[in-house]
Formats: sequence, structure tokens, C-alpha cells
Amino acid sequence: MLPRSRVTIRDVAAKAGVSHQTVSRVINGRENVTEATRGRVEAAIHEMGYQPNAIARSMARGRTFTLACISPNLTDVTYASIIEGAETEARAHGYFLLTASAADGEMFATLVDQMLASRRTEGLLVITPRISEHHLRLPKNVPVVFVGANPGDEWGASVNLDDEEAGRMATGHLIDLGHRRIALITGPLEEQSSQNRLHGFQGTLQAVGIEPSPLLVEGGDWSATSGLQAVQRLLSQEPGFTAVFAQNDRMAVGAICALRDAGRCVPKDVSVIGIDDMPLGSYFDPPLTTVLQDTHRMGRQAACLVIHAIEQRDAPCEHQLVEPRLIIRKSTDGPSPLR
Amino acid sequence: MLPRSRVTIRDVAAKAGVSHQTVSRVINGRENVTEATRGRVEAAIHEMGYQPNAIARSMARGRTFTLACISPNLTDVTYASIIEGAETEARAHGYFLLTASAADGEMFATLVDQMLASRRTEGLLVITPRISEHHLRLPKNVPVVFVGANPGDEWGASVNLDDEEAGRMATGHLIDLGHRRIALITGPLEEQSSQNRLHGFQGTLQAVGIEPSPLLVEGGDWSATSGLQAVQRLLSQEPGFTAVFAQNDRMAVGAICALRDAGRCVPKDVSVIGIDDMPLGSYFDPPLTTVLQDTHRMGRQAACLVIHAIEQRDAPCEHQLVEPRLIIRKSTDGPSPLR
DNA sequence: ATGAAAGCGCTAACAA
DNA sequence: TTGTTAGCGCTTTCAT
Repeated sequence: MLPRSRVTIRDVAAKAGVSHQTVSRVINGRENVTEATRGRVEAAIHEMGYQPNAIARSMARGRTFTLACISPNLTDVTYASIIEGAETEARAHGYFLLTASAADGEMFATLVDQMLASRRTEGLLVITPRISEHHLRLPKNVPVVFVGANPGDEWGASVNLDDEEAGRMATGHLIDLGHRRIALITGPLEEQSSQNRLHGFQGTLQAVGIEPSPLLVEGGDWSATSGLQAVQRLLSQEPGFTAVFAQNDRMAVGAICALRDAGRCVPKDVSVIGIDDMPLGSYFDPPLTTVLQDTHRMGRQAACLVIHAIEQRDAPCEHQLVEPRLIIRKSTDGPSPLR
Repeated sequence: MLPRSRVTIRDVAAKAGVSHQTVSRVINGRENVTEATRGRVEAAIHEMGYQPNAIARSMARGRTFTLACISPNLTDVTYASIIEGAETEARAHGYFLLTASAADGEMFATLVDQMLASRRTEGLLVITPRISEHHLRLPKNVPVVFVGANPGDEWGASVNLDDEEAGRMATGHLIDLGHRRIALITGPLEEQSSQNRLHGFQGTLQAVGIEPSPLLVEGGDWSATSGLQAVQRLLSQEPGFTAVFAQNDRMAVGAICALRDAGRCVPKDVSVIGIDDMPLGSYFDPPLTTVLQDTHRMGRQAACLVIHAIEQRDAPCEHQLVEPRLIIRKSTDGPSPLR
């Protein structure tokens, strides 16, 4: 057992010649304390180097002012940026963020137990691209917000990119440049965002009278390597495409590598567009055209939602969509007239 | 004020027909409880869905099993990976991690107050490339470990890359390839790691009889843009170099861009090496040769050190160095015989 | 093996 | 305005 805190409210009270309750009033900034006593108490606090014990406060008030945030990992910049946004917003509201990564559902369940059920935290942010059964076995009395997937009304609020619009935006950009044969590299189709981006893609093609070909759609797992492999498959089965829409930037970068390896020049022979606007995207060769996903903002909004739900117990379960934005760099251009 | 926890230890006790103390013994796995009573208590716990209240426990035990981690930001993948490593290790030891970003010294001081002085956390990880006065005004009675800089023995333990060795490794690789005129792009020279990497660079050159030229050294701020600009300056003042050692990968990528813009081919005309082994480093053009900094491991070691210090109050103040490792890809090659 | 009593450091309700 | 009295939910003595 570790040593306990040095100075308590009572020590200060004794020194200042008041009751401990008066000290409590002073440190809580209550109005009903004479200027004189307040001065004496503050002096004593200063002299003794008193610092309120947060745990005792939590105990007495029944509040911890702490949020939990569980993410598949902390290093993926998409997640890291959501977390950073959430932490910033949380702190602006006087909350702390207890962060953890959960590799699998089991880990997730354990964390929820230790963080939520034990009342260490007052709310939960779940960052996940995919809702699993574990996510739906959460304590009912604690506000939860999902980022990256939408579990539906009865399970919790959510914040997501408007994925369908992002899909339309990327596809529309390629069509505007004159492309007709556009290949798509999706994320895992079990994930809502992949599906929604796919729908945006298909809808946009059909709107201009292009029938989407299944031979021009390949799936990846969001990694650069998977994007590379997807392009190799596309090249072997239907090499006539003049543009590639990868559902995220990492796969787009992999796609560019595969095209270069195959002797196709980007953007002269093939245009490539991604989604995310990841760091250093403008330092690849060629600089990557992409659709921005404002993850920092998503994190802030998510934190805002949980805090709102904590403070007004009646808060409705909102599902917010964040707008994408097209960022044109050099990896897209009109189709070569030679082809 | 929020509703309090539903079931307490006493409710369970009543249901099981024992004293609350017996329940406490059961949930703490104490030996001195009859199998019979234990069974009754466990049944009651299960039926009522009882979950121990972590705050009350912290209160009674004087322990929170929580560490604080303060970093300049959470998105820089170097930091994020340290944090992830720390969190993993912390959890393996039964600790949580309260994460926050501190843009400046003032924010840092506030966070320390709220997290440490209030006894919300039992130890602190400080991720920072540079020690400032704020870092040395920490509470004396709480273990602190620095990652990314070394404050010296009396201020706290530290975990760092062996920066000097990393500098030697990168420089040695270029020399082994046959380069003699090697340019260096440093990080900010107020930071220890920049200085140490610089020393490794200079020492290695001198060891093979090359006198380091000040005209071949430029400073950046770790950003890709600063690497790009540094190369532009180098090119204008002393264009005869055949290799560039950038003290991190981002600046190396910027350097490659600048060289390409200037019509110099990497690695044919100029070789480029960085430090970090950042994600996607192998997807740039050309794939980046670099010196690996094992940030995940650094985070784990740092967490290990704090926890050790918490559990044995006498723990010495260690300064650990993590070994770098050379990763050869395509951005380095022998100098062109034509030059 | 079990229970009773005390207290962790603070806030909240009530008195004075 | 100030002080007194009770807890918050648990762990830790110390009895029994």
C-alpha cells in the first residue's frame, strides 16, 4: 500500500482555524464565505501545498469526469486523430480520456468491464470499423458513441464520414475528368463504410449511364499491400481501365506502386484517387488526389455527444455525418487520348 | 448529480445473509472463507449483477492503478506508437492509461496538476523531444519516465533511441556504399536527439578521415517540408553531395521530393537515408532506406519503468537506450561513377 | 471463519 | 456565514 496524500482538507481547516467544510466551500468556489475567512483558508492552502484529492471527490460526488475510449489500435492515424480530437474536446469540457486498444472482441469486453461497469468512467467512445456482437452487450445506463460504424438507434449514437457522398465525390471527380472505365478497390465488404462508399460509386456511374462492371471491382483490407494486389488482379482480368478509385489512401498508394511496376504511368495512363487525406499524401509520387475525412472533427463531435448525454440524461441518440471534401493533387488527370 | 451505482457490497451481503466484509473477502479472493459461504455470496453477486465500484476501492486502498501519459500530440505516429506500447504494457500489469496532449508548457503544467497532484494517477510518462523548465517542476513523490529526451538523473528515468548509434549507422551505411560527400539534415539543434545523431554522423566521418563540412549541414524541424527546403539550400550552397542523411523519415521524404524537382534522381544521382521506419516508408518512390526506431518497444519499456518505480519505491532512476536497426531499401546506392 | 468498527478525503444536508 | 453530522462504497484492523 502506497503512502497517502499528505495534506487533507482537515489539516488546512485546523491551520486556518475553521471547519473542514469551510475549506471545502473555498476550494469549490462557493459564494457564502466571508472574504476574510476565504483569505485565511487560501493562505493555509498555499502554505501547506494542499491539493484536493480527485478520488475522494469522485467518491463523494459520484462522478469521475472521465471518459473511456476504446479503439482497435492507437497508431493508425485515422484512429489516432479521432482520439486526439476527442481528448481535446473532452478536456475543454473538464473531462479526461482513458484510452485503450482492443485487438479483439474479448479484449473489448474485458475493457468495458474494467472501465465502465466499475464506474471508473462516465461514458464510452468506441472506435471501430465494424459492429460486432460484443459492441451490443454494453451496459445500458452509460452513454456510448460509435465512431466509424453505426450500430442503429437502440445501441448508441454515432459519428461517421458521409461515406456515400465521399464515394460520389471521388467517382464524380474521375467522371468529370472524362473517365468511363473506372476500377474500384473496396475495403472489407462487411464494413458499412465500404458498402456506403461502394453505393456512392455505383450510383454516380449509373447516373451518367455507365453500367458498373463486376470485373472492375476488387476488395482489399485497407492496407497498401492489399491495394497493390487488387490492382494486379484488375490488370490481369480487365486491363482496360483508365482510373482507379481506392476506398482509402493506403490502398491508393499500393495501387500506384502496382501500376508503376506494370509500366503504367500515373496519372498519364491511369488516374488514382483515394479517401482520407493521410499525412504525407502530397509527398508521394505523384502527390495523391483524395477525399478528406476530417477525423479530428469526428473525434470532437463524438466526445461532445457523450458529454451531452452524460449531462442531460435524456439526450437523444444522434447519428451524425461529417462532410467529405475533395482534394485535387496530381494523381488524377484526364484519360490519355492515345488509349 | 448522477445516479449512484445500483448494487453495493451491502446489498449482496444482505441477500447472502452475511456481513459486507465477507463479501469483500470473496471479491478479493481471500482464502479464509468457507466454500459454502463463498458459494452463497457468489450466487448473490451473480443474481444481483454486482460489480465492484473502482472509485470506492481506490479510495479505500489509496491506489488508482492508473498512469498518466502526456505527449505533444497523439497523431504523430512516433508518439502514437510509444503510447500504444505503453498502454499495452500498462494493461498487462493491471494499470490504465490516462492520455492527454499538451501543446505547450502551460498546458503541461495544468495537466500535471489535474492528473498527478490530485492523485488521480500513480505515475507519469512524459513524451517530449525537448526538456523545458515545466518538465522539471514535477511533484517529487510520483515516478516519472521521459521518452524522447533525457532530463538527467535527479529528474526522472528515461527511455530513448540510441541516437548516436543511429547516426553512426546511417552514416556508416552511406560510407560503405562509397559516398564521401554526405549532406546532413538535422532536427532542431536544441533537441538532444538531433545533437546525438549529429555526433554520430561527425564521429563516423572523422573515423574514415572525412572532415565534416558545415556547408553540408542544414537544419529542419522534422517536417517533410523542412526537409525539402533544407535540400534546396544545400543544392544552392554546395551542390556536390552524393548522399543525404536526414535525421528522420519525414524530412528524408521531403528531401527526395526536392531532389526530384531539381532533376536529381534518387538513388542514381543522390542517395537518401532517414531514421524511424515510418509506416508506408516502402511505398514511396524509391522505397526509403532508413534506421528503425522501435517506438512500440520504447513505450513498453517506459511503462515498465514507471510501474516498477511505483511498486518498489526504491527503484533507481534508469536511463535506457534502445538499439536502432538499419533497414536497407532502394533510396540508397553507390555513388554514380559519372559524377 | 466471520463480524463489528473505523476510516479513506471529500461533499451534501441540515443546524446554528 | 459557519459548523456539525452523515454518508459515498469499499478495505483494514481488531474482536469474536
